[in-house]
Amino acid sequence: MKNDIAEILKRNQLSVTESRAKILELFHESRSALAHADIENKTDESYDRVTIYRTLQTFVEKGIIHTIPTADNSVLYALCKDECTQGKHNDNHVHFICDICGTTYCLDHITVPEINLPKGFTPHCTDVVASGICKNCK
Amino acid sequence: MKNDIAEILKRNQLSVTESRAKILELFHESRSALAHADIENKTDESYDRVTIYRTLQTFVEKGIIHTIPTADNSVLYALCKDECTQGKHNDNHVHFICDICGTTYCLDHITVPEINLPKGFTPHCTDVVASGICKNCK
DNA sequence: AAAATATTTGCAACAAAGTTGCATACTGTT
DNA sequence: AACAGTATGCAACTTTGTTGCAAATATTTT
Repeated sequence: MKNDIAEILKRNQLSVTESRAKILELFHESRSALAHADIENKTDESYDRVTIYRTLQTFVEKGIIHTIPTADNSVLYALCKDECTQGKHNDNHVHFICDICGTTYCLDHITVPEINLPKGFTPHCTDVVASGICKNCK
Repeated sequence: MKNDIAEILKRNQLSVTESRAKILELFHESRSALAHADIENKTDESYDRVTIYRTLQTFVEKGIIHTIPTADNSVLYALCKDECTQGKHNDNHVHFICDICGTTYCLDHITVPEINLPKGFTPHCTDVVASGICKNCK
């Protein structure tokens, strides 16, 4: 597992550092999306805030993780599907935010239906954010 | 028009003040969603930041405007459809963010298709955020 | 129409979130 | 093992959002 993580970093031309490996591992362990604060907590604040910001930014640029739109201000991150590469995100998928526990799920396997946009609008990426009650809270 | 604005405020049990009327007018004039900063600019900074924050919050609570989820941190607001009332938003509609000019459109008349969620997930509200090229930038 | 009451505004101070420059520490390479 | 290149942590700063309170404005009552 440790090796897998290092592999992913190398494949993306990133040097393998403790913080990057640890943060990437967190995403692989977690079934739900993570916020900056979650990462600070789950790493016992061993890394500087700035390092976490920069790591997340790097991962997004490399197509390893993506941001999830949320109605409240907060920024969430989740692993990308394999097809994402640097500069090209293919994250047309469905996100589900639980109103009760707040957990955000990235439902990769659910496909986003075709949306009929008005004339003149050309979509490039479509995100669906559903909220309600998740399987653990019902 | 001025009267219309005052009417809307009164209908929502809000006292009619200059800042509220002006901000609500801005939303009615604008075909696209507005951020806090847009409002500061369009009002020539005549109102305190705090007043704008509180006004937006009040409008959201009353069901006059709603927030739009965006992948980058920013918070956007747009007018609600008539069916929204205090505490109950019916904003299951499609938002479109232009990658070029950044304008965010609220496509009220486009309906959100049914999404097949996994077993155990009960949706309560579904937002679609499409991004791409808008009619003015193509 | 003026006084009384209730609400809103703006200021100041604060808290949280995110960014930048730079010296130090670490990683990968020769 | 030494070197070059990159990442990290610190400090300082900016931006964004919040709270308490006195002054100002809106609404209600007389």
